[in-house]
Amino acid sequence: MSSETRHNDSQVSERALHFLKVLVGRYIRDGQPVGSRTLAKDTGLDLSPATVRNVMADLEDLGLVASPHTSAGRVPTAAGYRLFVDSLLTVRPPTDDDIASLRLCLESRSDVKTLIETASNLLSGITHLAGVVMLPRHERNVFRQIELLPLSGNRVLAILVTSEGEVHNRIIATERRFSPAQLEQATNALNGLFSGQDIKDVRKRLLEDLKRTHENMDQLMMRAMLLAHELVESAEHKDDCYIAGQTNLMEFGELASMERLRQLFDAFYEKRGILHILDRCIAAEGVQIFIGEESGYDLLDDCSLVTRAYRVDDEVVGVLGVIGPTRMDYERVIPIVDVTARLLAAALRQ
Amino acid sequence: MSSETRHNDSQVSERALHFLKVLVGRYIRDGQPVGSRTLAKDTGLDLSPATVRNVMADLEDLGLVASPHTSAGRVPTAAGYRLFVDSLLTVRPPTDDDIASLRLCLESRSDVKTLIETASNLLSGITHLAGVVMLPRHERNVFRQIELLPLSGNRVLAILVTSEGEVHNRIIATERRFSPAQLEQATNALNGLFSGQDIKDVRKRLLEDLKRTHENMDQLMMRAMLLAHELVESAEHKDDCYIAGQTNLMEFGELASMERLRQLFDAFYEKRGILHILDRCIAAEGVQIFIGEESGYDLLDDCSLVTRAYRVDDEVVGVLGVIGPTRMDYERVIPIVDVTARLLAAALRQ
DNA sequence: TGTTAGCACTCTGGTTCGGTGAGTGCTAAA
DNA sequence: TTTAGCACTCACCGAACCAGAGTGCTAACA
Repeated sequence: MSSETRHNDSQVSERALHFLKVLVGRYIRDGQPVGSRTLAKDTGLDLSPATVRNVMADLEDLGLVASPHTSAGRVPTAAGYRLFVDSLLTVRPPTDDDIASLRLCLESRSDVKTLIETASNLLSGITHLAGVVMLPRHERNVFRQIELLPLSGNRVLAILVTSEGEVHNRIIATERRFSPAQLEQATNALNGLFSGQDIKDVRKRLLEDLKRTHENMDQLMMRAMLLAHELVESAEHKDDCYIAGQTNLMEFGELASMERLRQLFDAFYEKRGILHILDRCIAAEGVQIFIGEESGYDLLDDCSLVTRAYRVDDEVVGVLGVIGPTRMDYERVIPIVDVTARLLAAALRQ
Repeated sequence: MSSETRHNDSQVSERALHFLKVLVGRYIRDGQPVGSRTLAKDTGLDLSPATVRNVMADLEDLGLVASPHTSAGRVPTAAGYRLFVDSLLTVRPPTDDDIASLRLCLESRSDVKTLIETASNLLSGITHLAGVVMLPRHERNVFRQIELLPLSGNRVLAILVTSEGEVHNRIIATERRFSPAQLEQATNALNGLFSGQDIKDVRKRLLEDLKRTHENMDQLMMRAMLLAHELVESAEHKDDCYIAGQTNLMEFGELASMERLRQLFDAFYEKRGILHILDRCIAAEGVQIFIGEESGYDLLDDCSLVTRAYRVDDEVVGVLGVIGPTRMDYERVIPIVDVTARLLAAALRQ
């Protein structure tokens, strides 16, 4: 890594890096290509525009900046942002107001769903970007109790409660009708067998049992186990996330074409692609940043993601973050995502 | 009402009405003001543009059409659409394909939530507008069983199951810790008291009991009843709806300004306003149409709603429909909304 | 050798201008 | 009552144009 830095140093002078930093900051601020004159003023060093132009030419050769057309200023490229984010930026801690509202909204002991929604709304509200929070996923999730209740028709309502107080339920149509007594019997059997065990193990055992004792099990028990299996599956990968403030992205000129917005909103609606990216962050420590195409999701090509995993006692994990244009205020957004993740984790912990 | 019709007849000639119908149809088709020449051709009657112009002047005086500027054609006003919808349109039944996909997707016996989502997606997919489905609301909703489970900390998980197989659950922090045995006792007591009763009655009785026997009830029972009350409340007004295909509205030129879209999408996000409109349709028979400002919701001023209540055995009711620009293809959309409501009801009934 | 001034050049964005086409209202004739 | 004719009005389009911002290059300078 130090060789990497040296490599950079040899290619890009200290001064050029400083220019890049100022340029990125400026471009993030007002969204327009930055010309040599403006930059010359902004750097603080007393240099002429011509000198700046020379430096810019170098940076352009390195692929760190580009100009939209001949006589516009320069804008950072994805690589430029990357360098900026990796080694140039000086984060700006959230204002007291921001911290205060985060604390206030996330302190109260609400249920998980509300907390998730609040966090997402806070993220989008404070950053003026789109906020996204993935539902917490239990690493160790314990089967607590199952309940099978008869409904009208040949339908059965199955309810599964895990140790963390999550409730999963599903209605399933069975081939034949079971009496309440039969269902109660099955319920008791299942609870006796699995209560207190890890969900993953339960699933495994259910599958094995189903295969092995295929014939010599009475039909009810068989059916009940299938039911249980379905439920346990749904409890395991509860793939969902909550996105807020999509419309904030309409403010940004670079995304403001109808087609582009449509793609973007469709991506938000069909959350899978985004979930997939978030999934990759779940194991990472600290704030993760995907700039432009780095996310690997073409619909987010001119967007950046700033994410952070949150963890509760190493048992529950999730990811949250924001989505915005590549031109986002990283120095401000990063610490906000960071602290939101911490506070959400704390709120979930209690 | 017949006087209303006569009134109309006396003011607007049969021919003028026909012109209006053709004009509306044409404008709906390609979204541009219709001129006298085009209209003259389209009506079928062999008339000159000049004649048409005279008629249009009459229609304009009546406030049924307007021209965006001096030398554009005419477009229907809200009143024009209203007249069209009330007495001019000839509905076009859905294509076999549409019916087929509706049948296919709504036939399968899935759970309620999936059905709702499917219906909404179908509506938006087929009409190319935004689809909206309100969650079914049980008119008669019977308390079936409640379950109170201890969690870590002083928290209790309360689960309420209604006769229809709906599961409501909530985690509540209590002041002091209750043992599993205590909770089980409370559970049994509550179930004994309320099982099989209508939710509304349960709520009433809970409130009364809480007030009356305020002192001489042990703290646990008191707390449990409060819990139950909260749950029952949430079971009662489960105000939510599912909206799909918002982005379809971006295709329509008349809504395609950034501000306008932003308002619209924010309205979709913050569903309350829309729910409020849907609520008003819940008692109505058949398809209901709100044109432009008729909805009373300013954010939907240049939009129309086509809705229809669906009913299951007079016990469950909900509303579904589509939202689109006032310039929507009513003749096609109305029967689609109609049949979707019927099919959804049928799917929920089983 | 790095920096600067000067200059020619390029490209965008806004403005102006005239022409065209679609459409209107009005009047007078059929 | 309908129609033809006519003058008029706009929106839209493309051309021309200018101003402004910014560049690259070259040559001079410290």
